Amino acid sequence: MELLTQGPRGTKDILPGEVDAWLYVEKKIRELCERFGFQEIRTPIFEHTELFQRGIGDTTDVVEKEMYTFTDRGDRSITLRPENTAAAVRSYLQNKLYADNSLTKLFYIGSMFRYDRPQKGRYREFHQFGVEALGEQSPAVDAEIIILAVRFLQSLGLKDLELSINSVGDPKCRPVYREKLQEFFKDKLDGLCDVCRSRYDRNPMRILDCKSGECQRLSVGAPEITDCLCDECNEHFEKVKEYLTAAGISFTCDPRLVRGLDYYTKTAFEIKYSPLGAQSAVAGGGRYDGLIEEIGGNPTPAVGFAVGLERVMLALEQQKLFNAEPHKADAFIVALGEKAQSVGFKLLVELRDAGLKAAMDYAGRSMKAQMKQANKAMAHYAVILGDDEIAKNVAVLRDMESSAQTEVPMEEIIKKLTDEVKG
RNA sequence: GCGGGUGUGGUGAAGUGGUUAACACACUGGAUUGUGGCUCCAGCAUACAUGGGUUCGAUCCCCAUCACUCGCCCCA
Repeated sequence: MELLTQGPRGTKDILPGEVDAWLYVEKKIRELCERFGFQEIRTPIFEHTELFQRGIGDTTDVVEKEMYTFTDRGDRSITLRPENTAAAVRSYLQNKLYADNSLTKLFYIGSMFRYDRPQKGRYREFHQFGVEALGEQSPAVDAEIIILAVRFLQSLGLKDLELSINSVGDPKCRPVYREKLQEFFKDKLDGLCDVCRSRYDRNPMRILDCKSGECQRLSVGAPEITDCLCDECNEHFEKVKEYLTAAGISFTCDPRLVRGLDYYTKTAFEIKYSPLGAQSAVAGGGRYDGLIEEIGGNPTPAVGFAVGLERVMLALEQQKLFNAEPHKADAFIVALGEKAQSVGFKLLVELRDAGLKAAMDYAGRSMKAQMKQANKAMAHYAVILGDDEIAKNVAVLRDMESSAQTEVPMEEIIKKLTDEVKG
């Protein structure tokens, strides 16, 4: 394959036939977010590398091996955003958005970049829709955004979604749990798979959702985070569940649900659509009360989530939930001969100025060929211009559906078509 | 980063160690000289991912590269 005619690995063009579906989804997002009181924010595609190192965590996979980082001409280290939370928080602090309200509710839609191995539902440039609610510690906000995520997916008609929630504790109780877990696995280390042995130090909580049968057997009876939560976290988690239940949202508690980014505290949740295969997590998020302070702001509680839009599109496609309306033309101008071409072109512009969807063929082809074009464009009317018509200063208006045609004086065409189409 | 699969014209898809590499769709033109959607006919001239190798000879065999794809890791 030619370098020049092949896009970079892991990128994907969204082609004209696909854009309609994206616009549809984006429209749903904006409508829903407005209803929930979230305002759109657009942050830069790139940020200082340090922001992500600090915000996401130095030891996470995303920061360790998936970032698109480069040095710019001013010798600064720049990174293409791998997610939008850190950037949204940066903007929140930089622009002092906290000054306007005690609770700031933001949403975004945009490209994110991660240097991963591409596969179904995973690209190096991908799109996320996400929300961030900054400044409030109430579990009601956790519930609010979870409900927003669920409603969004439901509004698209998606079925078979599974919502899992968990609490991952906070800096007070999580280290305690971590130690308990390491204690539990200490003498079972030899039986674990290679991957899990490396997880033991890095992220022992990950051992719990290993797919290896042996690891699963060994992890039976392991302490669960929800049994180790401090009072504050426990109460918070209970409240979130109460709110969700009250709202009629069904969910399952998954004590093994862990989020990969360092900044999460307390609530963690994930929405899965299993038919997607390996990349079935459609949405994920949670609370990150420590992040804003980490980045240099005053301690501020916050919650958010992100939805992978490519995965949503895949699900939409699988469930056949989006059917693009064909683009129909109101009028197709069929011009025969040079004179008719220029008269037709003038008419084309005038029709468009009058607000009609008008098209014509410029190749000077046969009438038959132009009629075929008109048909393909699904034109409501064909406006036929030949030497005879030019001479008489008229055009033939043909209804492509009924095949009825009439001769109309040139000066009446625009009005006539406008009336027919709009009326 | 690791492992498996695949790569034929615009698209889908047959096929073979050696003559003109099927077919379908799409596209273009035509079927009494200015009329579409159905049908019929014709055309699409340098299509076998790229680079090596084995062989008298490879699109079919081997290796590498690239791309796509599935899974692992991780994540949306």
